[in-house]
Amino acid sequence: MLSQESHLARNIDRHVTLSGGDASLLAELDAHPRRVPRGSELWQTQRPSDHLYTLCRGWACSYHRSANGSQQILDLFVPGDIMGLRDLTYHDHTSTAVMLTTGQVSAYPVERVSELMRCSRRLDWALQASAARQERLITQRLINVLSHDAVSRIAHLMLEVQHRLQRVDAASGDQFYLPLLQRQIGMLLGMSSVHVSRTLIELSRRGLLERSRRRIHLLDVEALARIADFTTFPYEAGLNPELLPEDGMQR
Amino acid sequence: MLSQESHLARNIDRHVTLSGGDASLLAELDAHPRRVPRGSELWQTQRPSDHLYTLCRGWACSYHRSANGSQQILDLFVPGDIMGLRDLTYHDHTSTAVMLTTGQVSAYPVERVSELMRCSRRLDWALQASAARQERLITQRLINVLSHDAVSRIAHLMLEVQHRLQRVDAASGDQFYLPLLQRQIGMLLGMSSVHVSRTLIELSRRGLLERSRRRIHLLDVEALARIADFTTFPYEAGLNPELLPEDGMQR
DNA sequence: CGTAGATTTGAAGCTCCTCAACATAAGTGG
DNA sequence: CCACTTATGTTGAGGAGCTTCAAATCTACG
Repeated sequence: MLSQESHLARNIDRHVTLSGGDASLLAELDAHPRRVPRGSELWQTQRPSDHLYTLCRGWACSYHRSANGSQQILDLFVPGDIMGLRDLTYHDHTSTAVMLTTGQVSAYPVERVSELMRCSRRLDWALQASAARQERLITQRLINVLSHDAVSRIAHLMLEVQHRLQRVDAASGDQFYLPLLQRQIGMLLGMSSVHVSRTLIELSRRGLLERSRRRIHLLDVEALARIADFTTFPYEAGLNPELLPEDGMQR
Repeated sequence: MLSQESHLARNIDRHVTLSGGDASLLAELDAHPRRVPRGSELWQTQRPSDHLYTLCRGWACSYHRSANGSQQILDLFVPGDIMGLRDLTYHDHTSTAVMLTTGQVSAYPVERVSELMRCSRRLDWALQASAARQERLITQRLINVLSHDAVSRIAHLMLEVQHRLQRVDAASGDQFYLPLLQRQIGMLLGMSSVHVSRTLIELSRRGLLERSRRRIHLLDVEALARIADFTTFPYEAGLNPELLPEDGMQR
């Protein structure tokens, strides 16, 4: 497990240093991934949230469907992400999750999550930290949507994605694969797919990014960061040492 | 403490039934509130998040300041709310919090919060539930902002506020006091204060709400809920029984 | 009572949306 | 492998919604 480190482990590692025992408990979480095809749903609104998922390969997202039929994407999941944390605290899901590409997912029943958290305080803490990080992502997107126009919103999204992919070594420098349709980018940022298209072209025209097929190449990260006000990376920040359980302490 | 129940206790009660011991531990959290004038800051960006706060009286909010000087309000706090939970997981704050009215706040050092959580699993759980509820609020606002126009956004905000105030018995029916300036409503919903003004007038014209001074009177909650797609109240939903610690269990 | 702050109103302009047609890419079965 | 089909992206035109600026009220408060 240490030799061939999973994306999940690499993700958690950024938050909390785990003991060997914790690491092997954690390894359980994505020990038995199964292949899930593009478009298949991981969970659905109003169904009980009885599993925690880890995404080993591929992309997924969670979304909300309004009464009028419009949809808004809430979370974007990349390899190494834990999925379903937001809803786990509650009895029912309030979102639906779907695979954006074919990928590998492992599902973990909530009872065993509960057990896991009882066994290891540090692992409990790691899950909380992961949840907190996802909340910061959402908060950042709210800030982005509240304050920026179309060009800045898209610039911000691209930088966020690059940053998250680099974290699990899934982006090669300034280039990465982005399986999102323009309609889906619109659902993330609250704009029409037509305007997403125009804005992407505008960004190309300005020499800020290039795209061929689904590959994105950020040509001028500096300028993009300026436009998008992407100076801080709050979800990468240090955890509160006061709340961190001592090393090796078990419940 | 049981006879004269605090707003905080009433808030937590909705999530978790606490034992007598837990309740008195909880009572500590807002035992010694101090008076804080309107406009005073509770915490600031990039400062260590070393306290948890409870709002006993008055209104507050947290906001983000962009590089270009624009501001976005992230959380709106009403009496009974716990403040600073979002940032507590991390070492530093990423938002600034300020009193919207003069009020009463009690601050609780993070070391003692940590102690509290170690002492009582149910209280730990209650705090997590409270954090999860605040995350759902933010997520709902993101959905609101992503999908709705000005009229719906404001309708949604009014319903959210009414709902949260009713929860702590601070709203009398369809009427409540709303200390937000129109500029601040704009900062919450991503619109200019001029347009907030026009939209509020439009809502009055349609007979959906009335306002005199800072008092809001919702005239047609049904219609507002339809406009705002405010059918579900996800932050009021039931907690996951699988994760709920058994009664009386201590660490 | 006067002043600073908040709200309202008007006008002009810009961003973004909608609708629709077209172009290109991706997927499918012969 | 190609024609067919379907999905996705691009382009244009017109219009709705919102912003900005500025001036005119209104309100709060020392």
